[in-house]
Amino acid sequence: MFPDIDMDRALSIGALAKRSGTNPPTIRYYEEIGLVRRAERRDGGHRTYGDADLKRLTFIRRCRELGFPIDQVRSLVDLLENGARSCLDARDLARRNLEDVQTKLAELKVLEAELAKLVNDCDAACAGGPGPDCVILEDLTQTRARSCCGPKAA
Amino acid sequence: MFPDIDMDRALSIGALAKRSGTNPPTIRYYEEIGLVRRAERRDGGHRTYGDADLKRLTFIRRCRELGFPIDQVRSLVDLLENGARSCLDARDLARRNLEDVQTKLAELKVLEAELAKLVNDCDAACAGGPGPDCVILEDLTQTRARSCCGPKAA
DNA sequence: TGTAGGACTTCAAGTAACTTGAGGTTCAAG
DNA sequence: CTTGAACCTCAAGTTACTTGAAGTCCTACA
Repeated sequence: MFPDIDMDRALSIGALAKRSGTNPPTIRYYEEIGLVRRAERRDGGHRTYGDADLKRLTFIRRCRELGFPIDQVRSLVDLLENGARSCLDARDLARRNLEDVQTKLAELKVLEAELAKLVNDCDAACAGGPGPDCVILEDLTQTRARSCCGPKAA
Repeated sequence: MFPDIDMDRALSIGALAKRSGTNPPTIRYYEEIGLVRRAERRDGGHRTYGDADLKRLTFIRRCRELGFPIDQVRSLVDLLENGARSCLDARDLARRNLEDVQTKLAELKVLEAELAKLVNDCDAACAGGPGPDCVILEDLTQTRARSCCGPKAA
């Protein structure tokens, strides 16, 4: 599945990045802000990582993709590490995030409709002429849309 | 409709902000980056605005809400100002943005499903116990989900 | 074994798009 | 004329990284 990648420990930062779906600078950044532990080093100073690090970083990246801000990811990592708190904490975190995502979805749907209308109106009414009166521009000033792009002119 | 607001010129920055749906610092910021023209000042140094500014700022805010980055808004403002370029430019800009929004929508829908599943799984399987094996945490490391939160414990 | 060049190192600054804070001035109402 | 809200400027903070400079290390190939 990953033929080019060494399956056991001692991953370089580049290999870890590739396998976890991040970038080397991002990993260094996460180390700097304490989101991942300080990596062990080789003699030359290069960072080395093992499978546990890969798992952790994958977890973090997935959380980020799901829209959790770093602070919440920190809590989740914490939960994962010490396992001392209730599983319900994690569920509630996910639930709150789900609500956020649903809100964002609703907003985006409105935007989609508005943009689609804009494009559509212009397609219907414009003929490519110069556009001080273009519906798109006029619509966006929230005054009522008038004719688009003046009289048709190929 | 806006009983507390003076309908003609000489709006203060606060009044302009309120009517355009922005904040005073944001307006100053826009002035600083050259997105809006430098405001005229009263003797005391306070900025004053007129209806043209309100229209322009409303336009900008709407563009921002529609997800256009500042640079694109700048182009659109430009179009609005000199009206020299084709209306089709505006439409294409809107169209590209629409595509972005649709992509984002699709991604968010996937996220929504994933989060909903997470929450649901945990509701179904968790009993609130301490959670090193919680599905949420395990799912996110992309290993297969196992039992949630160990044996049920109130 | 030498070497070329790709990957790594650190540190600093840049990015987007504002927001927040400090410290001081001006305006409008009573 | 006073008081307090709103304004002013300038600087720094925010989020989550990315990019750049200048230098070191590692590995594969000849």
